[in-house]
Amino acid sequence: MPELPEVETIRRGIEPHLRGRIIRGAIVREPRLRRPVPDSFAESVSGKTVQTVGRRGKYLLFDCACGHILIHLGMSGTLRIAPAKLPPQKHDHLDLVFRHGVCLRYRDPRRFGSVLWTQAPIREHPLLANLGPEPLSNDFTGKFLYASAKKRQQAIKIFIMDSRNVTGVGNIYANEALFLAGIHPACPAGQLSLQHCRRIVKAIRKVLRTAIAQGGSTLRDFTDHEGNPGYFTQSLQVYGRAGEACVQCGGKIQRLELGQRASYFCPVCQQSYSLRNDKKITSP
DNA sequence: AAAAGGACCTGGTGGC
DNA sequence: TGCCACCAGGTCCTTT
Repeated sequence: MPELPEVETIRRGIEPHLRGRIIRGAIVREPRLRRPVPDSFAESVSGKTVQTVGRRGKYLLFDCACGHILIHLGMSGTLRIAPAKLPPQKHDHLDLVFRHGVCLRYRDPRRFGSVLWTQAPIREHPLLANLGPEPLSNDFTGKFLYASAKKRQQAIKIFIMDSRNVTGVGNIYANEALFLAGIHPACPAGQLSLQHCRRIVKAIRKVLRTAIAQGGSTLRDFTDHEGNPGYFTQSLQVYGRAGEACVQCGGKIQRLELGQRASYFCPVCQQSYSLRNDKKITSP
């Protein structure tokens, strides 16, 4: 499940292969992704030079000077650098074919991703315009989180997973960050103190940085551009560990459903909010 | 305005 | 063994 660290891992992997390279064309085998790949896609990108491969949240942005290719990997998407002649496999929905004989191959069994071309100023693109700050940028501070969470009743975990508040934090890292911060995932966002918010921001940044350093997390199908899994999976402290022992206190990790997503937490280490006491907030 | 819920999709898994 | 229901996940859209 590509979240920010997985997307960044892929970005770092593919950029050296593609920077300055000219796109010969594109082969669209299956246009029915989350949003359809437009008929004009191949024509739009052919002849363009990839200047840089950037990232905004979980979107990859191929800057081609006169426009951008925008790729989202959804939940099961991967990108590989492959010889253009290598026969495609099932779910290899799209190839960007380069003049130097390699292709960038997009595979996405669940077809939740997107591949688009846009000539609009990239920040104004409808999919990017409303994204919150990058969690690893200086814009994402405890103060910022505190201000935006004010008066919000929404559970903090749902709040930080909403890309309008901060971009790139998915289910795995939201769980891990809140554990690290010692904050209960169901705590209403508006009830957190500035200090709580500072802890959460710090934790999000630490979790993401560590995960990037380990090449992301592989639960089922994530691999980098060469097909290698990520190793952060081994560092997961709560995600997917319901019933197992907390690494800090030995207590039992619990599972809770929030916003139709599985949440995992240690009821001892994450006491900022107690479902029984309703609104108990302990100071940090 | 904010929150909740549905839709999209397929592979893997667990139950019978 | 086969069949089936169900779950996982990120985003966007609609409804409340």
